[in-house]
Amino acid sequence: MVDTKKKPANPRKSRWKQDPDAVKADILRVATDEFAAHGLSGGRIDEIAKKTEASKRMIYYYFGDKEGLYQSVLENVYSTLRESEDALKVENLEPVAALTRLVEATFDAHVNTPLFIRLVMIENIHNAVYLRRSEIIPQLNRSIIDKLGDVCRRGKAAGIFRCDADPLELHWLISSSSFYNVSNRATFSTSFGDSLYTPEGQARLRQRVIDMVLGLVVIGYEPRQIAAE
Amino acid sequence: MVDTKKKPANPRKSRWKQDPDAVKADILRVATDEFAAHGLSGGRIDEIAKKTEASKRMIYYYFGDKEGLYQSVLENVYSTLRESEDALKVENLEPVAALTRLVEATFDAHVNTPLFIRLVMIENIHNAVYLRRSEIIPQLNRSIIDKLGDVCRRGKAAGIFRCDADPLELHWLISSSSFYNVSNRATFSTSFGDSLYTPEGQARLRQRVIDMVLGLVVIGYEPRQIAAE
DNA sequence: TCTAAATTGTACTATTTCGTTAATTTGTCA
DNA sequence: TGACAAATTAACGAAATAGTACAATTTAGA
Repeated sequence: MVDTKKKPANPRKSRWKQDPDAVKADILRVATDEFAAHGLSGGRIDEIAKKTEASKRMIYYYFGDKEGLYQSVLENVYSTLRESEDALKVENLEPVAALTRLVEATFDAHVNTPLFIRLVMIENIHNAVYLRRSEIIPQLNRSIIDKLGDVCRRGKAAGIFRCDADPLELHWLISSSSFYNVSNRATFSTSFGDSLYTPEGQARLRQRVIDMVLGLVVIGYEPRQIAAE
Repeated sequence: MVDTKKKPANPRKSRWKQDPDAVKADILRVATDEFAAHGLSGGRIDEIAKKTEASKRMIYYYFGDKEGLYQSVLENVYSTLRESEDALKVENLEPVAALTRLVEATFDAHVNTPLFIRLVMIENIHNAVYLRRSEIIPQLNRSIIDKLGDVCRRGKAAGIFRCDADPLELHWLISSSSFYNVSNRATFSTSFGDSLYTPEGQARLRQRVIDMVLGLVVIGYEPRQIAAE
């Protein structure tokens, strides 16, 4: 029993300040980890309460119930990703370079946001009911389609892109490889070894995805040769 | 109290035969649905017990515990998929046709086995620990790689495939699109509408995947033109 | 037919886990 | 300053859920 007042071990708990936004943000941060790790049904409110500065009651105070918290987590990570997509500028690159850049950026972004990937996987297990319920999400994600649409337009105008190139299809194709690369790493490695998940393997796959997309869109494109290992 | 002996409502329950395999199979069937729908932590043993012919006691009698049951479900669906892969024969097709057929078959197989897809998603959420723990799985899944390897060898020998075509990479590329198509349908549709999930949209995507793979492998391949909608 | 082994049903327990009740502390404004 | 609303805590309640004890029933084989 020392220093009960002068030097509290935890400032928030012994002599807390009112700071709702910080409390909410802290809960969200911990909850994101928990739900990403164990899913909605596997995630434990008590575990989140233990790891956050705030108490369990505060979770219910601010987020209503477990589902409300999960939905907030989902909206939060989607919003964050949108911002990073918005930050990507390719207007000044010529069409082939711009498309290449978009593929690279998408591939890398997925690798760098494993928590987001896991939450999307989990949300798909739930048939996207929480995503649909959200009001802020629908108009999200437009930005990447707009960028692809602009690049396609310019490429067609320059006579170097096929005229049937479709932005939405392209986004789907690019996303599918980029997403799967992260989402199914565990089972793929277990079944087939991790040769594609070494740094060299990842670099090769990344180049393959670029080649596939360009091969589909750019007239007369020939994939770059990759040295057989 | 009628007909206590002559006409039992349920033959198994009132006058059962010793038929462990049938009981196990029935439990597995119900458990597959339950775990695929709600995941490992979300799946309910009581729910499975309610839907199966057998009693809850039998689940523990045969499978030990919840995790043992989940693992059996996983091994069962993986084995089933392997069998369907083995059944696919492309040795008699020329290389381009054979590769096309493999892509088509993979794409369609994924569409037709949504329960398997969901269980793989769930297993990835669990970092594949149950798949790794399994003894029957590792040597599974070789068959598809062998088939792709054979096609690649023949294509290269005929001088029509690029020499850097790699079976494992190809399988990854083909699987990624095919898997994502099913696994992320819910969130993708929510974000971008379901134009890619109409019958026509699916046919277009399927053709795109074929074109991408052939474009990567076949020397001088030009994608087929798809009429803009 | 008799007996041991296999199989099943009932009822129960211990624990986990979501969510709440009621009281305490803090900030603010009259 | 003091009253009042907002923020926060600790302890508790109720339902759900995995797993079990044990007796009862059925089968298969000597």
